[in-house]
Amino acid sequence: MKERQSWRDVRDQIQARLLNGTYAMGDRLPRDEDIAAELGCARSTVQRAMQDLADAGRIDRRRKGGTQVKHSPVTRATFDIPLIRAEVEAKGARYAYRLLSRDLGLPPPTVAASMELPTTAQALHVRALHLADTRPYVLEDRWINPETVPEILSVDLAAISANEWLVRNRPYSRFDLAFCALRAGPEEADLLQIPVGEALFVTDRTTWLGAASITLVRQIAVPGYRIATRS
Amino acid sequence: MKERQSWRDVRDQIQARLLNGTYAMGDRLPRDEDIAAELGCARSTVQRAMQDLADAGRIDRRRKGGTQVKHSPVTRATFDIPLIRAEVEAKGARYAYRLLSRDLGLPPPTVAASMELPTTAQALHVRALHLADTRPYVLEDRWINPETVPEILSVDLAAISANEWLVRNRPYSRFDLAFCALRAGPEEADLLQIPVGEALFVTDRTTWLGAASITLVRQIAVPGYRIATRS
DNA sequence: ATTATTAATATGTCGCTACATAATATTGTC
DNA sequence: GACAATATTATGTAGCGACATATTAATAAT
Repeated sequence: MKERQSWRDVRDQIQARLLNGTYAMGDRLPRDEDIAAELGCARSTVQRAMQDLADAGRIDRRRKGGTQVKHSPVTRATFDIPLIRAEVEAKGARYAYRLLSRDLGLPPPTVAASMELPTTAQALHVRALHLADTRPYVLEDRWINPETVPEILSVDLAAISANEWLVRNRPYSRFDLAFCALRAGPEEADLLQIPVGEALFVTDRTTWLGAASITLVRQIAVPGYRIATRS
Repeated sequence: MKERQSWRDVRDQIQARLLNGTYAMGDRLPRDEDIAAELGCARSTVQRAMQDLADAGRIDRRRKGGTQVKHSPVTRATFDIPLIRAEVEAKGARYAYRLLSRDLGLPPPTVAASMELPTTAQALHVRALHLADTRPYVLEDRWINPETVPEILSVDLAAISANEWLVRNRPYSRFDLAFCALRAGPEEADLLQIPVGEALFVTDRTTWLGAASITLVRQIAVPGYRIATRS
C-alpha cells in the first residue's frame, strides 16, 4: 500500500465516484476536510485534486457553499492552435506566404464592433494566403488596430505574415475564438483554387492587449481541414 | 502598497514580462526561488503562478531543467460544449429529439479503428435528429460500444437521446474531439431541410472509459452554426 | 412573517519545512 | 574522446498552521 496519497490519486478516486454515480449531477460533495480524513491525506492534497476537477469543468467550488457536481455537464475541450507556418511544416510541407493586399481604411461595422473600435477609427486591412508546398492552404482576412500596434504600419507585410510579426512583437493577453463552416464563393474558390461550393472550415480570432483590441482575423482553410483536441 | 503578493499578482507580472519581451520566446526564466526573492513572496506562490501560465500553454516547466518560454507559441483555446438540449434551450427555443434509426451491426472499418474495436465486434448504430422549435438543428450519427455499455441495448432511444442517457448513466473518463466542415449531400440536405451544397459544421467525438471506447458520434449542425471559446 | 444583522462555516490562500524526482552538470574510468 | 557513475540542482509535492473570504445559517429586531 502506498505511503501517501498523491493529489492525482485523490483526483482519480473522486472522478471514479463521479463516473459510477456515487456523486451524481447536482450532488453536494463532502467537505474537503472530511474527504481528507477518509482518504488519509491532507486537506491541501484534496484541494489540489479538486482544483484539477474544477478546471476540467466537472465540479463547482464555493467558499462556505461547498463543492457541487455540475448540473449541466459540458464537454470541456482544449485545442492548441499553432501558427500556420508551424502547422504546415509539421505536415512535412514547405510553407510559403503571399500578401494579397494591404490598405488602411474604415473596417466594416461588424468588424469595428467586434474590435471595440470607434466608428470613425481606421484599421489596417491585410489579406494574405498561406501555402503548403505551393498550394493554397489558408486564406486570411485580417484587420489590425494601429492604435494598439502603431509599428505595424511600417512593417513590410509582403515579407512576413502579420500573425508571425504580432506573435513576436506584440503578444496578446487574451483572445476570443470561434469556429464555423463557410460555403466557398467565387472569391474563396479562386484564391484557394477549389471549386465554388466547397465546405470550408473557418477560424475567427480576435486578440486583445488589456482592453484594447490588437487584431481580428478570419482564417479560411482548404476543404478537408480538421482541428482536433490536443492529446 | 500591498501587504502580500497573491499568486495572481505574480502571474500577471510574469505575463507582462512575456508580453513586453523581457522574457522572449525560447528564453529560460530565473529560478522560482530567485523570482520569489525579487517579488517578495514565497516560492510556492511563484509556483502556483507558474502552474497557471504552464496550463495556459505559455511556458514549459521541468524539474532541474527550469522554466522556459515556449518556442513555438500556440493559441490554447478552451471550449465548453454543452448538451444539444441545453444549447437549444439556452437559445430560448424548444428542444425536440427524433430517433431516425437504430440497429446493431458491424461498424465501418474507420469507425472500428477509431473506437479500437475488434474487426468482428458489433456496435449499436443510432441515427437521430435534434430539433429547435420543430426545425432540424443537429443531425447525429452514432456508434455505441455494447461491450462498454451493455445496458444501452435495452434503452428506448426513441424516448431519450443516446447522449443524454450516456451522460447520465455512463460518464466518460476522457474524450477525443475534432471539428471540420462538410458539404451537404442529398441525405444531409434532406434530413436537415436545407439545400444540397450548404456548408455544415461537424463535430466528431469519441468518448472513453479507461481504455474502452464508449461511443463515437458525428454531429452535423445546420448552416450558420458557430462555436466560440468560453469567456 | 419579514428583514436586517451577526455568526458560523467550508473553501481559498500564503508561507514554510521537508522531502521527492527529473534533469543537468561534473567527475571518474577506460 | 566516449561513456558511466555520481553529484547537484531546480521544480514538484505533501503536509501543516494561520489567516482570508465568500457564502450560508442562525439570531435579533420590527
